[in-house]
Amino acid sequence: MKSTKNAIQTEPDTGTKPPAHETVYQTLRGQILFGELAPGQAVTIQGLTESLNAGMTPVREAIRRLISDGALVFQGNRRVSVPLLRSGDIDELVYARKTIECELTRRATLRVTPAQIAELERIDNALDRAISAGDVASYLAQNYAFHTALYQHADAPILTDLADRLWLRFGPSLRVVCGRLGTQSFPDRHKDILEALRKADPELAALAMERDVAQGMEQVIQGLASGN
Amino acid sequence: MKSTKNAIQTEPDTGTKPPAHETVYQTLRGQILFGELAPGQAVTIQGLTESLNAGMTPVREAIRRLISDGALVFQGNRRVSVPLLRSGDIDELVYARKTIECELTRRATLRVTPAQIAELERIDNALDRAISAGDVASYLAQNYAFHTALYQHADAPILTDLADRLWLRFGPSLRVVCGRLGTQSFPDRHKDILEALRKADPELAALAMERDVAQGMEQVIQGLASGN
DNA sequence: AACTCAAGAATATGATCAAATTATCCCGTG
DNA sequence: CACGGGATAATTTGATCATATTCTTGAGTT
Repeated sequence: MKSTKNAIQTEPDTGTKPPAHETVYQTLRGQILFGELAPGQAVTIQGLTESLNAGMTPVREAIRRLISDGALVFQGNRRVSVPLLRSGDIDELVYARKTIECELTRRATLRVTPAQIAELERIDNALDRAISAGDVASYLAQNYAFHTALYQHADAPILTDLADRLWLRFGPSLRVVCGRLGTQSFPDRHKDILEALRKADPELAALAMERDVAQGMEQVIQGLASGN
Repeated sequence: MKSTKNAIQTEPDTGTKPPAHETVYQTLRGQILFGELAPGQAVTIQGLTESLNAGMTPVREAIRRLISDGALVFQGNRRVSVPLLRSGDIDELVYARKTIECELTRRATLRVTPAQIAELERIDNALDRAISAGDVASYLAQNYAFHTALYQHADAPILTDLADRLWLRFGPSLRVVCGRLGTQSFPDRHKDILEALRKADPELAALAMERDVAQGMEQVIQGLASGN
């Protein structure tokens, strides 16, 4: 099985070393997804070469990919920064997430194995512990891991790629919202998804996913409204 | 170090200066969209530096962006090539195109002005002439121009970005299909879209767009089936 | 058939050039 | 005399190029 784009987390037995620009890309991508880079914050090439101990060319290529992903924006002049969401952007994201991620959920429901469902349950349990502990960073990581793992089973690389793009768009803002509101206001809708997976009911799973997406985006809307 | 006192030359004046990597990106993007680069064809950095008369670094950055766009694929080793579609990919593209582009059509219907509708009619007339003349290159360009111009009026940058990505995926294959089947098998569904725009009926426009998308993708399916 | 070596292409580094933002200073005005 | 605005200089940063290094690949040999 070849990794098409993301996911370098392979076993060290392969012996192949990852290229420098790939590691830089993954590192920056994680920092943006987990909100370590705040929206509106400017990113400089030379600053990244020092903080990541990498050369200039790998950093440049990683930034180009992230701009194409929508995770960074080109500020007219030659400056790049993390974008901040507007209310109109959120409307688009809600529609796109519902259509894309619900379809991924339907497809995954038809293909997922009991062992894979058990793995999803493990991730969801870790997510519950993160919520109870109020660990925002762990909550974001486990929530992303749950959705990503589910979509991997859909066997739909193009739709999965689109979903990854959408997560990169609202990831930084989600981090800001969690920093303001904490994790207690995030009830876990994944239990309904897991139940639908066990029943192998695609439409039920898609409906649960739609509620999960709607709820998550509603949190972002309220958080940004209270922030601005 | 030149110590030129009192030398104020603020008129080197070669006009505006677009960055080289941006120019290379747009050029390559057009070549892929219009099918000048065939699916499966290998793309080398050094070949592009000569054919485009550009440096190595701009070419590298442009290729990174196009890989992130899905317009190019990384062949595992260090080779890059134009991807070829599989039947499973087409299923995903059909779903994504219908949901994304129909929503863009709905939004555009609510915002488009009569002058903009007239511009769309002008593009569609050029498309009709291309079909009558059997001009494949012009047909592809005008068809892309029609959809792009319509989506620009939707005022939805994120959804438009997703749609652009999808077009980059099936653009090369569409060129191959047209080369095999010609343009006579492409009846023009844009007339229904334009009529719905004039009526300012979003659902009617979305329905017409869905038929246009379904018809176009069906052509790709049949063309690829006859080719493989 | 397997191994070795050579050629070519991609990756990565550093240096150099150009542009923009920032800071500073001078001049004008209230 | 103090304050503000505008222009200029300086620093910082991005863009590009030339070059060295590494990896893949293919041919040739044992």
